[in-house]
Amino acid sequence: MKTKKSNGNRTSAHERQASIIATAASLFAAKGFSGTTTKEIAKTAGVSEALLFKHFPTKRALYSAILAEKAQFSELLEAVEEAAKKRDDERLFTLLASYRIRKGADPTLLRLLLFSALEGHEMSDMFFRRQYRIFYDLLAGYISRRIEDGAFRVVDPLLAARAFFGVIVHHRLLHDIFGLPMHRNHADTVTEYVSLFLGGLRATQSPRTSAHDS
Amino acid sequence: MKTKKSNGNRTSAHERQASIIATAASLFAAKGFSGTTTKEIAKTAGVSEALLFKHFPTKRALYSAILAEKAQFSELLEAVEEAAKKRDDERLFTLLASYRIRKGADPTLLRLLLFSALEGHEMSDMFFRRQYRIFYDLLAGYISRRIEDGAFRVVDPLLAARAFFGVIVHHRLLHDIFGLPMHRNHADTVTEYVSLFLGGLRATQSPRTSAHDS
DNA sequence: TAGATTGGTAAGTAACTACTCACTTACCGA
DNA sequence: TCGGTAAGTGAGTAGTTACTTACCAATCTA
Repeated sequence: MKTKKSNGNRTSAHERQASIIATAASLFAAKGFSGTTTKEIAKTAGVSEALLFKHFPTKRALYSAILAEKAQFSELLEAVEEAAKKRDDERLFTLLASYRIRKGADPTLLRLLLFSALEGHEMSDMFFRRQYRIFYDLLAGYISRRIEDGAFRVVDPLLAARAFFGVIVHHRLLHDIFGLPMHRNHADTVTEYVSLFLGGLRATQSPRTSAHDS
Repeated sequence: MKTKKSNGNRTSAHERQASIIATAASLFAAKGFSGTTTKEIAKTAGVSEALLFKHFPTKRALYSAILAEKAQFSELLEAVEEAAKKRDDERLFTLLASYRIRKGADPTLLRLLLFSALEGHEMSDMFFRRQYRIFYDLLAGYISRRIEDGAFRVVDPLLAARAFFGVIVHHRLLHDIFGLPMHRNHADTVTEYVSLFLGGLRATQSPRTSAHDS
């Protein structure tokens, strides 16, 4: 006799795995690791729980797979390094800011990052390193060079870099996590943040080397 | 005849309630709402689960009680308003920054705030409003006035205020949530952040000597 | 076409979850 | 001293959780 439901369409293991990861990622992002049940993931992905456990031995392994996938960072890095080579301050800061503050930016990434850090997942550190830390270590290096150039005031480069990322991350926090409405559009917001920040960094108009303090 | 374990010490309802709240708060801050079990709370507080449910009808009610308690804000507000009246920029910004970035600052507050926002608790919004929003609405108002004074450049006051809080909140995020070590001590960090930020805000570089630091 | 392999599931299970109930014990005022 | 009340608990319960088992059905391959 014939089966009652199947029409013969079977998905490849690879496709199914990807679909499970995508589904689970959005659920974990919305409700955290312990707030999400495997039953819920399976149902949303349209498969049985048993199949889910055939692809990932434990719920935690599935979570790790998601974090590992999301930790893959993008083409942003080379664009930033390009701008850094040219000493194009505006472009570099705008690039960094508008990568996070833009129209189609994925809100699940920040939620996943925060949940994983708060819940103390072991992959959290790697995720954070790949997604954020790399960029402000890079920015700190750039600021340091620009201070040597005499273009920026003498500040602590690492603190300055963190300060700039703070502005951006906090903006995402307010809008993606706390649900505040946008005050200005994305481009204006970025421009304002960058100009505020560069204003605080730039040396006084007369580009002289500050000799009063080393 | 005597009981085998009790020595007669019974705690008043009020004291017990406070002790349960304190215990539960640190657990919720560490592991989130759904990551914490009532059994665990009871055990850590040294009482039975049954007693816990006599004080709080549901786990969620206990959580709400904690958020409501933590939403009580401090004496900071009047000190800030005092500095605002005097147009003392340095003091106002330093006050705001060093309230969060200081030696004994409570790390559980931010964790609770983030967890409650991420997990979508209904009290989260009130908590956020009382703990944070109030201050940057206040700061935005101050910046707005200082622009009218001609002391600050013409910037979007709300964005500028959020930017400043971004720097501070991000600092706490890095240290309390992501576990990064302190790069400089608290006071130096605050000074650097404030000077960076005021540098970006101030209208004209008046020939002020930087000889007034303590 | 036999048989192995792979995609897929219904129906479990043991442990855990928030929450309850029936009950005991300490304390205090009259 | 005595009874009412408040503090406190052991032992549940119904539902849920992460994970398993035993099995079925497509598809591929020799």
